Amino acid sequence: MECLKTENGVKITGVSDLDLAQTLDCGQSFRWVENSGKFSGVAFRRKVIVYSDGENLYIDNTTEEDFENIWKNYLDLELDYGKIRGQISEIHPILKEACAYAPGIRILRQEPWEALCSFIISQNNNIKRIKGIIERLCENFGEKIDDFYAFPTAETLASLSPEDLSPIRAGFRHKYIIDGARKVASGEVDLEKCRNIGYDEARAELMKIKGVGGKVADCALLFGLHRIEAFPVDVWMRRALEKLFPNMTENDFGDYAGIAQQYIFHYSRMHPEIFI
DNA sequence: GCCCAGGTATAAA
DNA sequence: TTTATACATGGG
Repeated sequence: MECLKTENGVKITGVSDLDLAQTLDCGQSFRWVENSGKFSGVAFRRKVIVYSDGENLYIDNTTEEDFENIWKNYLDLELDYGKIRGQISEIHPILKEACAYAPGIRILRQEPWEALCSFIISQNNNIKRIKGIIERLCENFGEKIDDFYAFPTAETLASLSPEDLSPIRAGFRHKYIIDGARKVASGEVDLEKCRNIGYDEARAELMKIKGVGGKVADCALLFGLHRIEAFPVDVWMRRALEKLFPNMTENDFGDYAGIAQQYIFHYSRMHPEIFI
């Protein structure tokens, strides 16, 4: 992998196992917008445009320094997904199919609070509306930077009340967002600590927040803290597992369970007929 | 109108 | 411990 400077940003050579649509538009992040093959999005208080020519990866509106410090990590470019896919494929023949179906999925390393807050909003909700709510959340309460808005900090939201969030139209989730913001801002819930401690302990830490159950905690840990042993299971996923892997438990998916889960999720979503 | 959406809190059995 | 229902909102 090599990073070269271009007119607008950087060009990255030697990137494999990355498909931008599969990664940026698969329900793990909600701030990317596709426009004729190019994805624009905001993360870490920066707005960039990401695209590929099939050979190289391009990131516009950025610098070599930011690539090294932020985007290389955000896109998880230093993890060998080809190797991991090989391992996951060995576990079960259907996992091999699932890996082959969307081999370009990567687990983004998003900011912990953004991931947690986003998945609080995601509960009993659909992706289109989740994106709208998050957009309004950023426009109303995020810091304005140039022509875009950063994701609002926990500290900012902690000073608000649930009623103050009415412009974002997230309904009953307002009180959950505020409770999460207050507990994160005060340190009562320590997100950074959740990177290192035992998985069950980290899960319990997040579940101190009202509106955070096992599923939201798993998603926050997987997408915000890169705990790739996380295995988020929703109703759809439960059905997929029962149908596709009747004799397996979540523990049988190995150290890269979270990555395996994403392959299964994408595969089962795109092929609903496999449940019939 | 009715149903559902990458769930969770709450009450009741 | 397990099961049922409400929850806000908006698209299909």
